[in-house]
Amino acid sequence: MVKRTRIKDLLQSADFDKTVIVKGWVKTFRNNQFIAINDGSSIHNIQAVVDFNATEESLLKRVTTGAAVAIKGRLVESMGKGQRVEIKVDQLEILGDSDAEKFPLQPKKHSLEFLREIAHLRFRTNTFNAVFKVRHALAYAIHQFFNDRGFVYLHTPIITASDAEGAGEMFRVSTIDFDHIPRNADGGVNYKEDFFGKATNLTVSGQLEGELAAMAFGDVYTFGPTFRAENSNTTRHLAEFWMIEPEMAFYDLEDNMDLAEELLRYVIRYAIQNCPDELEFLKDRLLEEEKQKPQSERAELDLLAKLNFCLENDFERLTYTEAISILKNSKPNQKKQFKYLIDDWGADLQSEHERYLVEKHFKKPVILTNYPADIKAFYMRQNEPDELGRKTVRAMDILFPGIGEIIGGSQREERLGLLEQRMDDMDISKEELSWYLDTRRFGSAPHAGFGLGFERLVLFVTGMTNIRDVIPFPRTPKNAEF
RNA sequence: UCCUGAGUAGCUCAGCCGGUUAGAGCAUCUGACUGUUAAUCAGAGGGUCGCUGGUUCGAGCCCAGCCUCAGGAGCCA
Repeated sequence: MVKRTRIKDLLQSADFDKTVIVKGWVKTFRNNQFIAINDGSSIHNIQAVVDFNATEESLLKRVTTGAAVAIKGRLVESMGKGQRVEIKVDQLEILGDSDAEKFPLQPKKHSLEFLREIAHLRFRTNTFNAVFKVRHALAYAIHQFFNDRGFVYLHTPIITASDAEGAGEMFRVSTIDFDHIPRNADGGVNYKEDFFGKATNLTVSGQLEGELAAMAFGDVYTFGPTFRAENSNTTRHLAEFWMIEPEMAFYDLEDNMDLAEELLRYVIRYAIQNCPDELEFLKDRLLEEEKQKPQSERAELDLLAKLNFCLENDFERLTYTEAISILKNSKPNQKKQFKYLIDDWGADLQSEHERYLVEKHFKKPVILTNYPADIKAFYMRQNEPDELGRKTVRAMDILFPGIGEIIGGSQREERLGLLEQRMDDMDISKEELSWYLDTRRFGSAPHAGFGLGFERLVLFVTGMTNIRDVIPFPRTPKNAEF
């Protein structure tokens, strides 16, 4: 009895004249005799050669793009030029027909926009085969990285009652019947009637829970879905995305940056080593795409060169204050080419400024630290005011070319009094976050952590340009198909 | 949410100054060929021009509103 062999293994095999079985989907059927078959194990197809004189014509007619087939035959050296091995077909079976007039994927180029509309079928294209293989490799590498370093993988809740995280608009979770909303005496919604007896939402971050666990395990990380109900329509935002959030006791900001940089290098290296065919394909795809653009807008490095560059060069670390001074003296600022001109310390950096620093000035990933306290979250550790009395916090953002912010993190404020003061200033309820403050009440310790946007990482490594193309089923405003 | 652009055949697009029966390439189908590599050659079928309303003798084209998509901005990861 012959068992099915994966195409990936057959393509490397030299077991000529051996009888094999392949099962997969037809990519093209050329010349009435050459079937290109893909089974997902490799980005490459295997060619099966049919003797059309000895095969029922009605059967050959069913060999259409997208059809699932099972083929039994002999592995032989190919007589043609395009491939090393191929299969001489002895038996051809159609497992599942695919009406060529209706199947949307044709043996031709499709736009990414069109493929997004048929996300249930786009897995079958080379591009998405490669993208989601790389996505898998990156996810695996992340777990391996943390596991090797003794981190505990922590599952933080997806449904949360706290809305004080301040990370963005939240999706409400409720079983209330919208046609019969229970009301309070004052006319508001009576959430006591709701499933959890209080208002609940989908999480925007597992960080606060992560901190609780870090105060026991030392080093933990989360890796799960996160939800933001922002009406963001960009190539970098999703309403549902995956985030990695490590949290480490006894780490300061330097340790935090070191870990983040090490993590990024580790997973990029893992992808290069484990997805060579996929990255090669994606590199070529990107070169092809960039041909549409004027020379001046094309990337200086191809995809693989860019990834290797990240492995070989330290990220540029500088403070917000230093960044402001670079930007202030930059050409686009002096020539008033920025939409938002830099004149004073304290303003948040716009994406045009971040892009200038990363893509024009340093030409490498940049870590910005010590942002003004006013523009950052309440839990970030406060620095001593500088000589000018300016208040900063120990925040760090890692900025990548083409992506912008890929990581945001900080050393956390472990001093109870200062933390409470800041919550009061920012009007954040201490009662609601009393459980969080307990970490500072009982054995508080310096600690730090960061959040890595998984899809942004996949964007960077695959060279794709729209975040909707690196998650299988993107959720964005006005779109929750499939 | 704001700014800009787009929506015409299954896909990618063209369609002149508003004028008769709406075009191409690819895909599909039919036939030919048979060691092809997005095969090739010949032929055929395929359209609610995003939706609604308006202007006009006449609208794919002009105007208004809406919907959707894309790029950029904001927000962020």
